[in-house]
Amino acid sequence: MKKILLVDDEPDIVEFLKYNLEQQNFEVIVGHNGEEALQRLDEKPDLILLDIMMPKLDGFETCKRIREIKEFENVPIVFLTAKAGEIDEIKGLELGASDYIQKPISPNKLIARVKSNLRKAESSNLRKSGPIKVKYGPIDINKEKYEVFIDGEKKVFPRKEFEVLYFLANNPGRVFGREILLKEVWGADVYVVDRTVDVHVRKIREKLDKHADLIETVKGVGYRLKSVD
Amino acid sequence: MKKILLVDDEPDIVEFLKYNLEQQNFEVIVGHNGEEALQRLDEKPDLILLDIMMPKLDGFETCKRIREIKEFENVPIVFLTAKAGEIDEIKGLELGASDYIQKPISPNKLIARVKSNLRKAESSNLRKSGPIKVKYGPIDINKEKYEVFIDGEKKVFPRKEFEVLYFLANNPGRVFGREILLKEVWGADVYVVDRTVDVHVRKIREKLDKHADLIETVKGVGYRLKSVD
DNA sequence: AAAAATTTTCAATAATTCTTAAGAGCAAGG
DNA sequence: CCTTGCTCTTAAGAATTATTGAAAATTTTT
Repeated sequence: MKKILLVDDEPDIVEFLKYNLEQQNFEVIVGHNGEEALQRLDEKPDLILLDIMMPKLDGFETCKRIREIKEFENVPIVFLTAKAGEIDEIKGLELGASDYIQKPISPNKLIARVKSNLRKAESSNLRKSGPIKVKYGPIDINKEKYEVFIDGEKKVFPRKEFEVLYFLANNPGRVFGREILLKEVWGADVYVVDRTVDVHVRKIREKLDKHADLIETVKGVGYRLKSVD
Repeated sequence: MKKILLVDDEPDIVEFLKYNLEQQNFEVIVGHNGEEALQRLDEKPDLILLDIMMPKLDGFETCKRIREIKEFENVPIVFLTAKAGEIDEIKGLELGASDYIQKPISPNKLIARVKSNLRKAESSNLRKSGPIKVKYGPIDINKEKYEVFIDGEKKVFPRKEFEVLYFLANNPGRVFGREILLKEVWGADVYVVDRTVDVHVRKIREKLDKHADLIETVKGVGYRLKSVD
């Protein structure tokens, strides 16, 4: 369930938006001005809806401050604008806004925008960089095409298996504990049992076929891609 | 890993920027003036950070010369400016600058700008209005006439279906997430549910008939046009 | 203004992938 | 030769993701 930080000083609007978001199963936390918004940040919202005209700290300034925090660099910030002129201002000032919705806000539009921005953020988080092509011994990986060749033969690797192999191939010879692999491949906020890694490694080994021993087990420590031949 | 050409004559600044970029896993090559910058081009940087005030060849002139080289006409060039006045000059001179960062430079801003410009460049490389005729296996596409032939037989493709297929055919083998397809085909400011893509893919598959499997599903990732064997 | 075509959404179902848990296997140490 | 501590293997069922059919909404054409 995604968490949304809603920041606006008008109680009616807050109520209205909150209700509609909750209908869609979003968790909503509220701030009534910029300062409160910054405080609510430690609840780690996945998206921020930010009004512009607010007492204490206006939307522009709040947005800028949020963007300065490393953790929130990529959290989508969607502005709620009352006047058309504000839109130009958003575009002009490069303060890292992701989108803006013009008031009056219809529930449909709100939900569509929120979901779209969440998806966008998610897909850009996935695309965490790395080389497009990796070659390691008999293994050829093409991340762009999501393809793996073993001895020139194409094999199907489902997502997790692909990513584990891709990660290992990018750091050959180095040992990674299960915890580390989970964090790197699954993400820091995913909680699965560490033995899950074993299962994926097994499946990868199956596909590596006669090269199964390329993935070495280091007892008590983790896995690694065998050092070069 | 992306390569960045950093051009500035002040050693302290170079050191500072280089360190911060390398922290983010960028490969950094350095030039201390315009002439050196031009020499370093054969290492094919993905982005260029260019100071304006430099001995031998200033930033403006360097930028102009870089843009004259066909290979580098789309590589992002980001100016590092000391004085506000220079910003107007950048805008005025139309020398193909992509962006500018005003000194003093904070690491966060630096990284944010660099990444954003790299992303922009990447997506515009995709978009580059493709060829008029595309042939892929049994599929023949003529963009000018908006016609599609499957096994030489003409089929009617409504606009969205046409554009999805056209986009995929221009990047065969490569996997595209729904979000990317939406952005590339629908446009960044269109808000439709991501499952809409599925429906269009289905219709395209229907028309591909016995070649339906040319569009492959990569679960959890997206769609791709099957690689040719 | 009606009809047709296209695009989008929704919900049910299908397919695949991921995770868990439990027992087997295996090497090292006592 | 048994115990201990880890890894490997399996297979079931959870969870996620894709496909499908149908209908609503939108746009275009007649």
